[in-house]
Amino acid sequence: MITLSEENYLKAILSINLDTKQLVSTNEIANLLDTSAASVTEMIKKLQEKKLVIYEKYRGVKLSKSGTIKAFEILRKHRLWETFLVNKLDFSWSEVHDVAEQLEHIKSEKLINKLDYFLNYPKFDPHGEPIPTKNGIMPSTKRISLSEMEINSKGIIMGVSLDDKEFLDYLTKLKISIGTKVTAIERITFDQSMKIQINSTLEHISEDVSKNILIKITKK
Amino acid sequence: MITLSEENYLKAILSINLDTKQLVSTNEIANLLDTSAASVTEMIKKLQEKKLVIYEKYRGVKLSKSGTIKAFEILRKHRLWETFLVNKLDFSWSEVHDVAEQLEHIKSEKLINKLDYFLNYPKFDPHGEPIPTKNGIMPSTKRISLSEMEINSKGIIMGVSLDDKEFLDYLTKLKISIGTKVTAIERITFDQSMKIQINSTLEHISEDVSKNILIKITKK
DNA sequence: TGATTTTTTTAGGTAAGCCTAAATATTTTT
DNA sequence: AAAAATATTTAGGCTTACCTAAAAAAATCA
Repeated sequence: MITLSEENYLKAILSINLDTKQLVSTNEIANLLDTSAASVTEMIKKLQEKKLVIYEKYRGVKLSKSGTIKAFEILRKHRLWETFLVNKLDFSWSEVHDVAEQLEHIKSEKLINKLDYFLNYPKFDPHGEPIPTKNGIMPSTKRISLSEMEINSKGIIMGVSLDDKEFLDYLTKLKISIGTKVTAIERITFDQSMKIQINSTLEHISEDVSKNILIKITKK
Repeated sequence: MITLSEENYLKAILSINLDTKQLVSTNEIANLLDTSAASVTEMIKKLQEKKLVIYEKYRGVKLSKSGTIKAFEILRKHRLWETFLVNKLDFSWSEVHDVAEQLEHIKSEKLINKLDYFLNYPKFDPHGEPIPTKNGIMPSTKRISLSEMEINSKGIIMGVSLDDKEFLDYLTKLKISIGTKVTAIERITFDQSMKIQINSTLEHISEDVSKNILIKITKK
């Protein structure tokens, strides 16, 4: 049996690894989980005994085969629950994270598969992140950020790359959500801010914002 | 903050109390939670310090005002989640208990209220048990068991009073579920078994079964 | 009522997951 | 390459929630 804490460590290692592809350091995990480095060392040893990670003292840690499977399972659950909260219960993007963080630890394979079916096998969560399949396969996407759009091209909002409440609330205010169509109207070279068209209204957004919105180009 | 274990104790005390209306004994709790009497004593002391229960050494324990509120909250969550699992995810009666047992500990008031709305404010769970409202009020019902029906009277299945997998599976086989209409055809005085009509088919059920099916009379 | 049985509490221990402080290894700087 | 800085591990403690065995209280029986 795998404990709640162990699951959180596996998830942390996966999420750092997805970015860096390197061995994950003790401190990185400690920072992410807001715990002490000593606790991390201790837990990693336990995970090593359970063959969930491969660990070299002072060098770092990575997920084993079985650890990777487990971690993707948790990520799958997290993203499916987020989808449920937003699509079915009408939560906003910025509210779902803490709740999904709890729901992802519910143990029932049947539950998560039935939830998947109920949600109609979604491929992406409300933040636009891909949802791993039952077999642990992560759908890949070639998404670009809105800041990279060419002027006059059209796209569809696929997600965000920043998980910040203020940011997400701002997007809600701009009526930007998954599936929204967007057209790049003008780029101000001075500060790289952009004029974009959302539905029929014109908005002006800073580069800080456009950089963190992910889109799929639909027309060049 | 209240821990998962503490919640389970409160729930146990409530469920024993609902039946007996008396002080709850250490052993009763220990049996229900499948733990030692010593552990129960220890935990009860902790709950007493938190003012969640009223406890007299060697005499027994009961819920305080705030403990009762808390316990009803957990019961509400449990029954709403069960309803979700059966009505939305298509779980069968006999499968939901363990999963709901986990889900009931998810901490988010917003979540449970939105779930309540999503389920259209159900008054009863799939077992026919009343779901406490947001304000901790428990809707009461005057339900009788099928075994008490008069011959030729009609009723509607409202729930069951036994949470046993074999029993529930048997009911599924008989096509007996919440809302099913039933007519009492004949009672065999020798063993108190009954002939009943479900939809248009005739079934013969033992007293063990009829005793544990709850109905509401619709026609005398 | 007094003895026996049952229930409850107390005492002392364990494992998980956290902590701080100290020791050791590694990396960076000069 | 040695010194300084940083990262990691070890050592020793703490809390929660469990356990068993023993002691104490309450209930039951004769």
